[in-house]
Amino acid sequence: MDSPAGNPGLGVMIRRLATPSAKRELQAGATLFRQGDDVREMFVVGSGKLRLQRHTVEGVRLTLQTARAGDLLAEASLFASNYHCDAVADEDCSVNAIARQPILDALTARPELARAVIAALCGQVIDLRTRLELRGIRSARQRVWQYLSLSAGPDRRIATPEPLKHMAEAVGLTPETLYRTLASLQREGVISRTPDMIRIMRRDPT
Amino acid sequence: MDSPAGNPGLGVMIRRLATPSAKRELQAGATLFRQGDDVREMFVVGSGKLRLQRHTVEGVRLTLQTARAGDLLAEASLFASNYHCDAVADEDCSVNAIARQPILDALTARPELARAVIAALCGQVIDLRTRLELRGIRSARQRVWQYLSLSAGPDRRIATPEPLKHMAEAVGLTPETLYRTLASLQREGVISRTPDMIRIMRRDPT
DNA sequence: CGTCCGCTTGACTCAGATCAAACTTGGTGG
DNA sequence: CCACCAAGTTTGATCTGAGTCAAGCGGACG
Repeated sequence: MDSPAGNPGLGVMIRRLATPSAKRELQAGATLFRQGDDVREMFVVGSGKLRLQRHTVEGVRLTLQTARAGDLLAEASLFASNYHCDAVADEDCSVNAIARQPILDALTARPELARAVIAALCGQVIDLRTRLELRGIRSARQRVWQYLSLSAGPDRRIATPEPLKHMAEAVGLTPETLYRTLASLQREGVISRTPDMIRIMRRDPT
Repeated sequence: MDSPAGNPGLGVMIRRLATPSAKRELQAGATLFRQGDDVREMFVVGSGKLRLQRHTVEGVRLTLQTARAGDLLAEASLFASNYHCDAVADEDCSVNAIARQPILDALTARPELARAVIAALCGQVIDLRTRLELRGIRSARQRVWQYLSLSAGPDRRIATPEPLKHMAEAVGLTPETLYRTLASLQREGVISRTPDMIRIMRRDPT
């Protein structure tokens, strides 16, 4: 539930608009743009992984989107004058920059492209609403449960290649609380865990 | 920060796609569609006010969007097979229903319409991200402060025509906690209040 | 071999939820 | 004009559960 609703062709279609010179390489941890910067272009990820993030007044980091190869980045800022989040490279990566105007032109000239962008944005809206609902759940147990249910595939498994810390951030809990909550769910047989996998055993967290 | 980024012409443009017979009247409290229903159409609000809402597992109500005259409703579900929230009338209202296919056709046929829809969706994404950040703030005091700052106009005032209860829901606090927090901010001269207006007096909640 | 980082668990604290009671306000109807 | 009711607001008392601080474990990596 993290990257724009996948139209695999979208990135490719848009990348064609990029001038070859617009390719940029980023080292892990580098910043592509910052909240408040003027919006001049948007981006298509060529390889690697970037995060759109903000920090709350309290300093808590909030990841708004993760973009991988083929994904669009900053499309929501197309009509804004300033970026409203930071974009930082999670790994070494390369991105193609595309100036705003060529994109706007292409959107009017090529309906199928516009349609793909609309579909991607719709997916994002739905995703964000889901996350908002998640954050509205007060109880850590219920919240974790809901998160797991949403993340699980039809086989009721969730792969956890990343540190649980990151899941804690996504769920909106401190790592300690997440560890405890998972431990408690496991103790009661609601889930089972291996180092890189969580499996939901019962439908109801009780 | 509640209705789709306002392109005033959008609703009008789209309404022209509606067949006259598609007009529906709703009494306050009536439901237009429910989470899980098949998506067959989207809507343009003619008059009155509707809310898109969900309920968390804990029963807390979450308002995802408020749509007023001229606003689009359910546009994020254009490409989905089921609605993902309930739409209920806040007041008596009338809406125009427009079937999905005519809209999709119009989007490809009329670039300026597609562009307006994209702009509206971008606005929603930005708005939702802002709200997500708000919910990420743990301290009630900071959260209320941020909410007020975001809601205030350039004159640093916030009109509060609706019951504070609703603000509590928007901020994600219980009414009691919101009342107390506002009282405390007021006591310390950070804000001042009249029955239907809040004014920010200092920039820093401390 | 040592250090860093993620993980785990324990103990404590405190802010916000919850329950409860009183008081304002507006509207309705007798 | 007033009795009455409903809904919102306010304040108090109490409780609980998530945050915080702290300590120990283990694996990865230089």
